[in-house]
Formats: sequence, C-alpha cells, structure tokens
Amino acid sequence: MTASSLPRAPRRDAAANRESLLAAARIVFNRDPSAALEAVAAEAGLSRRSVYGHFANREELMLELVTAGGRRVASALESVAHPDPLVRLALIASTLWREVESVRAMALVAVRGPLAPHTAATLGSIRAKVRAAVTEGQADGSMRRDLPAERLARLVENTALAVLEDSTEHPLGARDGGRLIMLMTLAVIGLGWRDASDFIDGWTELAWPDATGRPDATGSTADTDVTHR
Amino acid sequence: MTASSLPRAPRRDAAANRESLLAAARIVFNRDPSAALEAVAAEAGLSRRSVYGHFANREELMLELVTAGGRRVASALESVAHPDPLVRLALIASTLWREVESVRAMALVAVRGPLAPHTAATLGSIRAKVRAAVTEGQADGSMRRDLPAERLARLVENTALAVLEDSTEHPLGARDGGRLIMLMTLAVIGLGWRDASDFIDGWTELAWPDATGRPDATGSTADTDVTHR
DNA sequence: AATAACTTGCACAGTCATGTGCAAGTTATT
DNA sequence: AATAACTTGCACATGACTGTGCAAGTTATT
Repeated sequence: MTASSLPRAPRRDAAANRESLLAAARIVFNRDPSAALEAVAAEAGLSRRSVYGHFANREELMLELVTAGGRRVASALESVAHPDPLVRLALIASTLWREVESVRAMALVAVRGPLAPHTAATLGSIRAKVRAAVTEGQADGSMRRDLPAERLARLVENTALAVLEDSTEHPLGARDGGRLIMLMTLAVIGLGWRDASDFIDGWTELAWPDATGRPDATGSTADTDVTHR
Repeated sequence: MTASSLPRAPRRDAAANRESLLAAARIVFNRDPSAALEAVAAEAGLSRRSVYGHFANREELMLELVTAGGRRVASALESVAHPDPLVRLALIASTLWREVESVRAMALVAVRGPLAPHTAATLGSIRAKVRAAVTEGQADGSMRRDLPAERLARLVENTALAVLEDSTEHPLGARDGGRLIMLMTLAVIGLGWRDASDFIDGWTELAWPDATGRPDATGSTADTDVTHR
C-alpha cells in the first residue's frame, strides 16, 4: 500500500538509464562539448530518441551534468580550511584533482554556451576561496608580491586547469596527479621546486590520504617518475 | 607592356579585402573557432558571399590563417639561440609573447578540427625546441628534476598558453606581458619568484628590446603592477 | 498474465551553416 | 569611357543536428 490506487510506480531501470546517459554525456562532452546527442546515446547504448524520454532537451542534460558536478566540487571544497594560506591553496588544488571529471566537465562547458552564467556561480565560489588565500599569502609574505592578487589568482586557477587537461591526454596516477597539481600551484605562487617539495612533505595534511598503506588506487603510471626531490 | 594582350591585371583592392578577411577571421575565430563565416564577413565589412571569392571554403580560410601564423612564429623562433638553456627557454617564451595573435589563433584551431595535423607540424618545431632546452636544463641541474622532461615541457607549453589566454581577457602591456610569460615559465621550470626575477634582470638579452628609451609601445596597463621584486 | 512504463524506429518540421549559380550593381584600371 | 574585376543579394541545394509525434515493440512490476 504505497500510494492508494495510483496508476503505478516508475520503473527502476529507467533511472539506471538516466544515469547511463549522464555518464555517457560526461565522457562524450569531455571530448567535444558540442557533440551530437546521437553520440551520447550511442555511448550509453541507447537510442537518440530515448534521450528525450529523460531530458527535455540538450540544454537540460548539460545543466544536469554541470550542476551535479558543481555540487560535488563545491561540497568537496567546503571542508577545505587551514590557517596557513599556502597549505590552504595546496589543499584546494589537490581537492580539485580528486574531482577531475567533474571539474573538466564544468570547465569545458563553462567556457562558452548558454550555461556560462550558471557555471560561473559555482566556479565563483572556488575563485573567491583562491583569491582570499592569495591575498592573505601576499600579506604575510609567503607568496610572491610582484603580481596583483587578481592576476595571480587567475594564474593559479589556469595552471590547475592546465594540469588537469594535460592529465587527460597523458594519464597520471591519482597520487602523482595530486602531488603535481600542488607542485604547480606552489610554483606559480612563487616557491622554488625544492621548497615546494619540502613544503608538501612538511605538512601531514598535504600527504596523500592513503586509506590502506598500499601504493595507489588508480594504478601508478610509471610515466610520472615523481622522484620526490 | 606587362604581359602581352592578356585580359587584365587583378585589382589591387581585392587583395586588400582578402587581408581584411584574414584579419577579421583572426579576431572572430579567436573568440570562437567555430563561428560562422557570416560573422567573419561582417567583421571585415563584407558580405558572406564574397568570402567565397577569396577562399574556396571555410577550411581554406582557416588553413591560410594558420599557415601564415605558423610561418610568423616559426621564423621568429628561428633566431632564438643561447648556450644557457634557461635563457633560451625564457627567450622562446618572450618571443611567443610577441606573436600572441598568431599563437592564439593557431592554438585555438590546433586543438581540434581538421587542421590539427597541419598545425601539429608547425607547433612541433616549437615543441622540439622547448623539449631540447628542458632536457639540457635538467642535465646541467638548472631545471627541476622531479618531473620527466616530456611532461615538464608540456607544462611549460601549457603555462605559456595560459598566460597568453589570460592576457586576452585581461590585457597586459607589451613589456609586462613579456616579463610575465618569462616569470611563469621560469616558475614552472623550478625557480622561486625572486630567483626568476633576478635571473631575468641578470641577462641583458632578456631585457625588453626598447628601441627608444620610453616606457612602452602598447601602453602599460596600470593593472599589472609588476614591481620588479 | 496483465498492464503500465519504458525503448525504439521512423517520419517530419525547423534551424543553422555551408557552398554555388546568377544577375545586377560598383569600382579600379586601361 | 570602356571594360574587366570585384562585390552583393538572392535563391537554392545540401547536410548536420535538434525536437516531436506516433505506432510497435520490450520489459519491469503487480
């Protein structure tokens, strides 16, 4: 006796298909944000027509994709807090690394398209956090002062994206990627490479959160060769 | 008596229009690589139809744009040579800065599209140069060794592009831009910000080529505030 | 087993951009 | 002033993609 004598409950496999479509969209649109829905459907193993059974139109699919990603990223970033602005920046960076897929999807769509304003809202909260850390770091002398905070913040942001992008074409293990994005962030912010390495190693909160004691969940690509100093 | 009694010589204004179209294409496609030819024609003050009077099709326009840019960049880079790989890298960076427009146009098209192989050839020569400098720098200890040369070279490349892109939305004076792109390159390569600044100031060949003695040709945006240490 | 929920294929209308043909204009050149 | 070179506007064919309607299937649920 769920709800009196109403027609019936929606089928469960439909929800699954909906998820398949979203997953497919993430993959396909990550390659080419303007790919046809046909391609998405194919990736999901469904027909183009059925896409419209789950989403009103292309834009709604995109929106769903981006808001979901946005929520993930935003919630992941909420917990980031640390008195030292340098540590905080590194934490933001490595957090983003853990959300690569979401971040990339958003970044690609956010560039242009009708969703730009929508994504800007989510991306905006990240920007604010970065911006604050940078201003603080410049004030206490731990970050370079030869550039205005706004520009430095944008450079940090773009560098992170660059690492993220590069890692799609040239895959990186989870832990190596996390370290690399921190290294690059610290580099842009003004640290020399040895200082950056030492800095990361000096803070336990910047160590890779290793549930077990084993190497790497995502499989450490030999390519990286991050020799830790 | 130029060439016997042939029909006639081509008109000169036609060539001018052709140039207008190329210039317009550079502007429009820089905003949106997949913009319609209509937009390009409009930017050039011509009709869409006339585009086809100068170029067989969209792709030919693109090709022309990219090869022209490629030649400029390539020839500008030919003269870059220096025993010290760090200086060489900085020189490559600042040379690219001087070719922003060409570089951006190429980079945007090179990403995807049918011209990717074509641009790859031109970009390839830059890559090789960067790659060589990096390998050399790692060998003599002047560049970070915690990353494999390939990846480091790509990071340098992407960082330069990031600076270039950022500078379109947030303009930079010619000299400030040149300095910034060198600073970022050196940062990625491993130098701390003070070291990078000192390094640039220490080599006369890295000083901004000031024909006269006056500040800046492109107008120095107060935004930059590059306080030189 | 009955049935509503879902998928599919197809047909169709609508949009947008490309590329071409042609006739009528405008403009540089001789 | 004559004329070839060039531009323009319009019409038209084409192709890729979106979004919708509907009939005929398939499948989960009761």
